[in-house]
Amino acid sequence: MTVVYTQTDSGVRPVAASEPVSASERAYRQLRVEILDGELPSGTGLLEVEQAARIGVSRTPLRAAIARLISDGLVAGRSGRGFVVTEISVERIRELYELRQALEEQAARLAAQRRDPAVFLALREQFVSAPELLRQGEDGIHRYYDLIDELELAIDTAGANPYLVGALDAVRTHLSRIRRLARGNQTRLRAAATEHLLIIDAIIAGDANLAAHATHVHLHQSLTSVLAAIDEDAANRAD
Amino acid sequence: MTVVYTQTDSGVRPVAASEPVSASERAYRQLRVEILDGELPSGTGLLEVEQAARIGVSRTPLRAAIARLISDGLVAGRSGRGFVVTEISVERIRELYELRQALEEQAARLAAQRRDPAVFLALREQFVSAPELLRQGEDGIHRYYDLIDELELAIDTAGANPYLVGALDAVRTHLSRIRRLARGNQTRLRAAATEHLLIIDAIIAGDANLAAHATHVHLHQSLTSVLAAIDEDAANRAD
DNA sequence: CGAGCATCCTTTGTATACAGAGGGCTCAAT
DNA sequence: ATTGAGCCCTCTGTATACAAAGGATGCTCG
Repeated sequence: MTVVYTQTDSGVRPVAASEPVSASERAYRQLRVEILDGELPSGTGLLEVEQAARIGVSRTPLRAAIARLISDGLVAGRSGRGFVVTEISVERIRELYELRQALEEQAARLAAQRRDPAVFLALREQFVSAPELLRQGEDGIHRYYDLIDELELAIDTAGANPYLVGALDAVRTHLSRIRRLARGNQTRLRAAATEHLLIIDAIIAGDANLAAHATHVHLHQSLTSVLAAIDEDAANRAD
Repeated sequence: MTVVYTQTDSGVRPVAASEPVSASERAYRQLRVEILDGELPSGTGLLEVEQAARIGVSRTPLRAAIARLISDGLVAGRSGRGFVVTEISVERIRELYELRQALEEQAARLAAQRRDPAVFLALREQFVSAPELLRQGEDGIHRYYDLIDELELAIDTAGANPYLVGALDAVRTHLSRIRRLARGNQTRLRAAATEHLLIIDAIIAGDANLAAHATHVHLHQSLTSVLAAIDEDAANRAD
């Protein structure tokens, strides 16, 4: 089944933004989100014709989308048997964090050297009141994650290094695949807020080494928490 | 970032050709080499039809090649006016080295922790005799660069982190575009050999911190040398 | 003479038809 | 019953035809 040619695809998605994005872009975004959200779990086989029909584009833009996903490391090619969503094992998570350590520490260093204090002072206030946010249920947790995104954006912007930001984006893409597991652990989130405050203070103070070390500690704790969540998850599945 | 697995690559493939590679792969490799070697300088405009005709493939595989080059950061898309080979300014080089610092230091750390001493002891011997190599003219210099590649490969292998290796590969891709400038500076190469020896010794000793610091120093010197070479080059052009 | 607009042309974006490679399945022989 | 070979069928790789978008140019009107 094909949708023939889509004229001004008006209103299929809820928020959608109504921008006239290209078919390949649409396919890329949809597949990416589906992989990241776990709707297409690790190991899922992708067939060009099948996916093209499902998304409603022809094979050409779909191929472009797959190519980008391969560059992202989210999909791998098989010989003559289509493509697969890449696996993400515990070992891979450890490796990912080794890379993340290097990148985030450098980003924190650069941010401490080049930051606009006003930006981080404003962020500081928000993180101080983060524990209150966490008492507001699911919605508060969502807003807390948004806050973390803002911090990361502020650090990236202050660092002003496109190459570093690009590498970090790649890492964060993979992280978001596993973040669902540890999501919503109140105790951990409260501790994380404290650690983030430490990082912010170091950046405000312009203390690059402290910012790097605080980041190191934070990521160590984060990894520990993630691994524990996975163990717990595995134990629950075994029951 | 790419890679992940695919370790069938046995050997460095000296000539490699005559494999039945796909048209898109051919187009990608050719364009990549041409950009890296400077045959297609920064700012060169690329037109699909034109390049497809030149390389001898149709537009479809060429588009795939361009897409990969965009992922690599070697090419950028223009709105309705084709594609361009990306510019590589002094500022970009500084930024690239900031990322490289983070990655190579981490790689050195991991290598020191996980290395097989025998591999690095063998490399050590070769680097001890590197100064002799440099007296043998252009051919010796070429073998010296191969030696550096071997060291990088050994460090990557010891680190055993595909994500980190992938990020480093991306950085090295961009570096090779500017390496031509500083190539063949005997004084610098001799100093670099000493710095490499220090890194190797730290890895053999299993001293992660020393390996990281030695790498930091080495890259600092390397950047200084590269920037000086560029200044000199610019001065020569101005004459 | 200048500015705004319409048109054309160039170049990318998309669809589809065709070719080739690779694996799985079946059938037969031992 | 098991194993081997050969065929078939599926799926990707490639080529080409068509559509649409964006910019440059020239024309006209003020």
